[in-house]
Formats: sequence, structure tokens, C-alpha cells
Amino acid sequence: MTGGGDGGVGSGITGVDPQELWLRPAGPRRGRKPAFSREAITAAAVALADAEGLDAVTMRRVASQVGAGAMSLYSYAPDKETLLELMVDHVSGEPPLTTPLTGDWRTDLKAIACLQRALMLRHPWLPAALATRRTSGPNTLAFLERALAALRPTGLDGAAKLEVFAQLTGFVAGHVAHEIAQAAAARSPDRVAAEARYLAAVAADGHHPELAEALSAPGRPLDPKATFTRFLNRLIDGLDTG
Amino acid sequence: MTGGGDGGVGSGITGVDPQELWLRPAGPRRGRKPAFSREAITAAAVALADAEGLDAVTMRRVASQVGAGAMSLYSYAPDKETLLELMVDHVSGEPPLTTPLTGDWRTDLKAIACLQRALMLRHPWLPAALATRRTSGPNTLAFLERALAALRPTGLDGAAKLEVFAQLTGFVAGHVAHEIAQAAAARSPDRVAAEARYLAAVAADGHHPELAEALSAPGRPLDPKATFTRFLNRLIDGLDTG
DNA sequence: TATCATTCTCGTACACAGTACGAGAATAGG
DNA sequence: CCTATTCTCGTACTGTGTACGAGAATGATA
Repeated sequence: MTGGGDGGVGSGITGVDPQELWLRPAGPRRGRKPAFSREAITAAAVALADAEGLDAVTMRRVASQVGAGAMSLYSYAPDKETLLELMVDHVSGEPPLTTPLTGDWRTDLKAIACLQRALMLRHPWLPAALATRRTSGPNTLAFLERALAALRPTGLDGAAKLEVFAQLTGFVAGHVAHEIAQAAAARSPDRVAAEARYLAAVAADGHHPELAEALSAPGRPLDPKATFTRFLNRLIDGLDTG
Repeated sequence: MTGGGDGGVGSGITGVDPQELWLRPAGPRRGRKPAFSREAITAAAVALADAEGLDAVTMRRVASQVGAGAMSLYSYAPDKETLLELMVDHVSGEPPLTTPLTGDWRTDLKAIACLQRALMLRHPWLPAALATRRTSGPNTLAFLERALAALRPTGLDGAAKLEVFAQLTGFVAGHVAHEIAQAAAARSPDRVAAEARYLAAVAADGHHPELAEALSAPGRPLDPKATFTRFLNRLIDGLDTG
């Protein structure tokens, strides 16, 4: 096979198993040396998404950000989907998982949820990225491991613990997505005013009495953090060991 | 203005307010008659998404499905984003909202959640579509109106009721997305086996004892419907009027 | 009826996406 | 040195959303 690059910095591009991506700590040491690194590429993609949103993450832009040609990225990830998975796992490594667990699973679970929320607020594209994708990189798995450890005192069986964690993550993602949307809306008052005007018009037709009343209520600020913890407490306190 | 079509079957394309879309029951009655209808186009897009997923919904494919040229769609919706909103609102009109409320807000809320779940199972693209979008079409608002009515006995104020509904919808979307992903995974056993093999390998390294144990547990089927109602009950019963 | 503004239809075209292909450069083992 | 291997990246193809604008159909007006 002369010319033609289907290799991939030991990325396991050709693997039958998609998970093979996460294995292979270092590929063989022959041939030309890699000019970049999966780490750097992923970091650049994350920075781009942080700054301009997920849609800004295109192969060409990531490549130019890192000083590479667009096609060079394919030596480090088989396709864009994989790059997104790398991004998710990358940021999942940010939160420090060093604090010891308290042993009270509700407390520990809440702490984990707060870590997740902070992470998603720092990377607003995360909820959207998680909605579609299922990632099993090392950092993601470390997070999962931590959650399972926190749930140990519940005595739930494996599948149930996994369910609870998935549910919790989904909840946090949903809430933060909502938070972000509201924050973004607050930065464009025109939209808000237009929406309010429209809803008022709908409510005025008499067919939506409840909506009319809900909108006429005094609009207090409604602190997102407080709302989050309130719902979180309700959700977690509502869980039982049965 | 001769030639050039920035009109739109009374769709309010030029509107400053995005919501203007939902107003305008019928546009002016001058000029050439529309050959299609927003309804038909939306229905075609929904059918396409149902059959082949959200990614299959491209302007060209929707157009050809309905027998139109691609660009004709822009007379009925200003852009693809709007078409997606139309799709969401379209399917939101499916569930019958005629059953009277019981007066017990927990029961009523659970019924609403079940309606939502059924809807999302019938249209598997809905969770993903809802994750990004905020829609305020008539059917969506009817749904919201119903939820607010159900929440009336709680005595919560408007903003709080809206929060609860958003949270509930997010929960259902998250759960159904998970359900769908699992069902899809079950249809491709290769992936599952590969993932299982990979996770087993990770668990075997000794750094993930909890994961190892969770995976070694006996794998029972875990009925999705039952899991859904279980979590739903916990979430709703956990809510209080305070 | 003839005119005309209006409204819709849709072929063409453009910018940009992901990425297949493959030639050339760099490296390590023989 | 040679040669197999690995990475780099220009070119090019397909497919996307959609701007543009010419042409067809329609209702109002004279």
C-alpha cells in the first residue's frame, strides 16, 4: 500500500469496533511523525464550540485553528462524529473527582449533578452534544464510575444504578439547556418582546385563560441556580431504595 | 416589485417578529393561487422524519415528496428552521385533549406526560427536535394550556407552573430519547456486543470496580414503560405546592 | 378586455459542509 | 542506500440551505 492514508496515529480507524477508538494508547512508531495531536485538535474544537457554538465546529475551521490542512484531521479521528465524541470526553475530564464521597448517596449525587451543571454552563454546547451522542471515553467513564460509587449505599442493582445516572444526566442537561436558552433570550430583548406580544395576543383570544393568567403574573427574576437545586432536591429526595 | 418572490402564502416571511408566522390565518387573495399548502408540506416533512429520521428532512426531499420544486417550499416557510417548528407543532396537535381533567393535579400531570411519551415514541425525532427548538404554535400552546389547567389546583404562580411544565417535558424527552436509543441499539447487536466487550475490557483494568460490578449483574429486560412510570411518579409525587 | 401589480413556481447558481482519493514528504528498519 | 510505513494536505465530488430572478397565474382596475 503505497500512498493513501487510512492509518490514523494509532486511532484505530479501521477497527470493526467503534470503541476501539478509546483503546490504543500509542500506535506503532514507524513512518512520518505526527505533526499534531488528538489532544490539541480536540482542544481546538472545544475552544471553537465554546466561543461560537457547535455549528462553528467544522473540519476546516478546526484544522485551520490548529494550523493543519482540513484533511489532516482524518489522521486523528475517522470522521466528525468521532471528533464530537472526543470533545465530549475531553471536557468530561475537567471536573476534579478527587473529593471523597460522604457516604450519603443523596448528598453525593447532588454534588455530582452540580459538577455536571457547572460543566455544561462552561460549555453550553454540551447538552446538545449529549442529547444525540453516547460517549464512553475514559473521562466519561470516570464520571460514571463516580456516580455508581455514590449510589452504592442504595443497594440498587447495576442496571438500576445506570438508569438513575442516565436519568440524572438527562435532567441536568435539560435544565441547563433551558437555562442557556433563557440567558440567550435575555441578551436579545427584541425577540423576548416579540414573543411576549405574540403570547399576549394569543392569550387575549379567550381560548387560553390559564396562559393569560400565567403571563399576567408578576414577573420576578427566578434565580436559575435556586430553581435547579430545588428541582434537583425534589428529584433525588424522591428516589428510594426500593 | 416585479418578479422575485419574497411573499409566502400569507406566511409573514417579512415579519420583524418571528412569531408572526403563527398569526395570519389566510393571506391576501391576489396573485397566483398556491399549488400546495403549508399543511401538506409539513405533513410530508413529518412523514419523512418518521420514516428516515430528522436528517432525511432536506428541502429537496420534502419538496419532491410533495411534488414541488425545492424552492417552492420557501413560499410556505421562510427557512428550514421554521419548517421544523411547523413539524413540531403539527404533531403536537395529534393527541386528543378532550378528556376532562380529574382535578387531581398529579394524576392529570401524569396523564399529560404519558401523552407526550406516546407522541415522542410515534415520532422518534421529536426529542431531538425539541432539545434545540422553542415552538409556540397553536397546538403546542394548547398543550401548554392544558398543563397549566392541570396545575391550577397547586396554587403555584405562573412562572412556577411554566417551569414545572418545561421540566416535565424535558424529563419525558430525555427518557424517550434514552428509550429510543436502547431500542435502536437492540436492533444492531454487533454494536452492543462491541460496546459490551469494550466496557468489559475497561472494567477489567481494576480502576472501575463499580462499573465492573454493575456490568456483571444479571441482565434482566427492564421494561421501558414501567421504568418511565416509576421515574415519573417519583418526580411528580416529589413536587409540592410550597 | 387589456393592463398591471401581485403572488406563486422553480431552474440556476453559490457558498459551504463532510470526506474519498491519492500524490508527495517524512521517518524507521533493513 | 532502499523500502515499507505513516502522516500531510490539495483537489474534487456529493449534498446542503438558500439567494436570485425569470416566467406563469391570478385578481383588481380601467
